[in-house]
Amino acid sequence: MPEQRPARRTPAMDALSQDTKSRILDAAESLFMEHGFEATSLRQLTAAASVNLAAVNYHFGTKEELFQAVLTRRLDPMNQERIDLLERYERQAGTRPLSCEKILSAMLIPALRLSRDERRGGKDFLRVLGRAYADPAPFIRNFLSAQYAEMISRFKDAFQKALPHLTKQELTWRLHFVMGALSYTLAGTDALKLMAQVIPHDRDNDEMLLERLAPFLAAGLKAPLGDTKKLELASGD
Amino acid sequence: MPEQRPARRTPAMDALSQDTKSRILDAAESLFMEHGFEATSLRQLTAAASVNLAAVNYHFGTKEELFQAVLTRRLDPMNQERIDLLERYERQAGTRPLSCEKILSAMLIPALRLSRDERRGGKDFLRVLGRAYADPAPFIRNFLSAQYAEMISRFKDAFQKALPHLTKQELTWRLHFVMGALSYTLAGTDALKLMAQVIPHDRDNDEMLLERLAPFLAAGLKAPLGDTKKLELASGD
DNA sequence: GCGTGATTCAAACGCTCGTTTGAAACCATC
DNA sequence: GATGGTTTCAAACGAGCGTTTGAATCACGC
Repeated sequence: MPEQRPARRTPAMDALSQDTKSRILDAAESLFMEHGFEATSLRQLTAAASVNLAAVNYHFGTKEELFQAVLTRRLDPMNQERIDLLERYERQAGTRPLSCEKILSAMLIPALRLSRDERRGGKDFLRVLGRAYADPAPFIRNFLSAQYAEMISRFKDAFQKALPHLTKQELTWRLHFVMGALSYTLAGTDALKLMAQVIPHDRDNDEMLLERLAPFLAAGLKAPLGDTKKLELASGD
Repeated sequence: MPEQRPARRTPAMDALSQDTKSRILDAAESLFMEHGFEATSLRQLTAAASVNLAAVNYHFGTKEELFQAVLTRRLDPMNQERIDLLERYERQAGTRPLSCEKILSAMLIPALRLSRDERRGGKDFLRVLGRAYADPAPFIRNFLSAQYAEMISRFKDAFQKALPHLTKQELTWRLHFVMGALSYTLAGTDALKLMAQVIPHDRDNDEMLLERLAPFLAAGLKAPLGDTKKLELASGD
């Protein structure tokens, strides 16, 4: 592992050839997106990045640490952006509580900006992230929990103010559903091919997707309590 | 591979020791739930099932076919149950369109029944299923698409009748979000540990979970069109 | 109780995996 | 142009993988 990272200039710092570490991160982002973490081997990854096989272990330690680095590179700035945006909205609102839609915007807009930005990996990263949500590997679960802790806590508070009639527990359930719809949407896998026939998958749709997600989630969050009778489980009529 | 499956009785057909095929399926269901498909090796799987290593290839062909068998065993009956329930509701309603809540019930109740039934694998299977939704492996994606095709088409028609003001495209988006929240909820991973602190994970909560999911999703599906202004993407105020 | 096909078993096959190694190449500094 | 730390490289390591093999075992019809 490198003892330190001297800020010396590489022979070509331009777009043609970034440094080894970035090339590895870019290739990893793309391949983890396409095949998932387990199914991506370091051999195909280093080949795609045009670096030596040993470079991953040298620069990142292990394959798991590489995965965490792939996530951190984009996730930390995005979550910071979310918090900043939320605080800006709160300042603008003064003493009045924010609407659900506004809070959701603070969650979605940074994700949407990221997905538009080719230079920051665009959709690829968000797909990796969406997949990571469903991964059972403990090192992923623990890492995500830690990375999201601050943002989640801020947004939970904001939603609680916007929806004071919901108990803490009820709000937790609903945020759970929100995260589900969001991660599935970001992952863009659509196991059931619901979208494929009706809606082609391109950049414009990715934006419309998040714009349609916000009203859907807002309506769910604001749903009145107990407006549905209990599900009838008896098999008889 | 076995040429045929003679219905001869095994030395012990009782609960103590089912036949080899079932023991493999049960162990696979449990281990795929815990570690995922890729991360589960046939050696730990066959050890957990107390069968010979070669038994999986003998009875199922390959590891992938085993995974499909794990899914089919529970999924086919559950989806048939969903369709039957929907048709019963439709008969009861006569000419009037069904409510969103009713249609959602037809989707959720069979899943809930399965999750309560220890003899049918209970929650374990639903977690495997939820994970499968997010898996990028083509053989899983294609398999799920095929398995769900009929059910999805029926329910899409039903929702379209319940929500005639939604365009086909808009409905597709919203069903996409519904599937997202549902799969994340079934998978029960909760990458962000939202639930852990507030709500212990036990059987009663699994049932409450689906009961809370229905009103949330119904509200989202019924959300009015275009009630939200476009997300403001400009970084400036 | 023998023959037959289904099933189990221990062992091995060939391959790929993540990681390590130690030497070579590189590059700023003296 | 020698020094010393950083990075790259080809090669190998040991382990584990999914799968195959061929013989042993079993259950049953004859």
